[in-house]
Amino acid sequence: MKTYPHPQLDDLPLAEVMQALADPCRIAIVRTLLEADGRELACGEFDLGVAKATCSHHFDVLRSAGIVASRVEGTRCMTSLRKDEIETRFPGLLRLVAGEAPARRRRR
Amino acid sequence: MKTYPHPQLDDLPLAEVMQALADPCRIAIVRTLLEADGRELACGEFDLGVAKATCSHHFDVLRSAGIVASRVEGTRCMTSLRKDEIETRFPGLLRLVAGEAPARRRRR
DNA sequence: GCTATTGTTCGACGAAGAACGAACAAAGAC
DNA sequence: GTCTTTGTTCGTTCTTCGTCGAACAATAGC
Repeated sequence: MKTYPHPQLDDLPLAEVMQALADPCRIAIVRTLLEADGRELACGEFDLGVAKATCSHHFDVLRSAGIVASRVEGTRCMTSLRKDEIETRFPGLLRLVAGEAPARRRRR
Repeated sequence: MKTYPHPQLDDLPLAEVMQALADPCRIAIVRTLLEADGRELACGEFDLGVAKATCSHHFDVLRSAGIVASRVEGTRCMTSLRKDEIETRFPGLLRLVAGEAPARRRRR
């Protein structure tokens, strides 16, 4: 059965984590996981509006940056937030992601 | 005399700030400014190991992301951290940048 | 066995980004 | 005035990134 690699957070450079969170799609994933409050979610449960392959890519980036953890369960890929580890290595980071001002006019 | 545009932090999307900090060179700039503790620094005072043009580009990115402010003084460009504003809009962000774990301990 | 479901991997594409040298601009120093 | 200093702008090159469709793999259910 397939497993995913998950890096240790200790050696992880800040720049890589920032890079991982520098995309609206991936921020949305982390927010959804924060709202899930510890529960695992399957990839399909995120409503991202992108193709499957793209979705898979974003989860890969988040995993490589140590932000989420995934495991296979049946035909699904259950993903959870590495909340405590992130809080230890990058205190305040998740609050930052959670706490953005509510949706207002967005420009690009 | 030339001036630089500086965005308001209120409307600034988190992704843009993350993107701006997703580069080792720019993280180094912010760290240097944090150590300068409020003092303005000229571009040339940062030792980044890149060409002038590249340096100018990085400052531009940080300005556009609302992280630093610059003004011209004589032939130099004095840059400072928008510390309080950042702390209000993105609480904890600067601590995150400042607080990365020091260079890895060697173990025998 | 066969089919449906769920993700992954591959290859491609265009857009964005980092880097550089060269030319330029503005102010100081002389 | 000329020269120096400091940084910006332009044009180019190369790399990385986000996106997609198509093909594939693994499991579940029949």
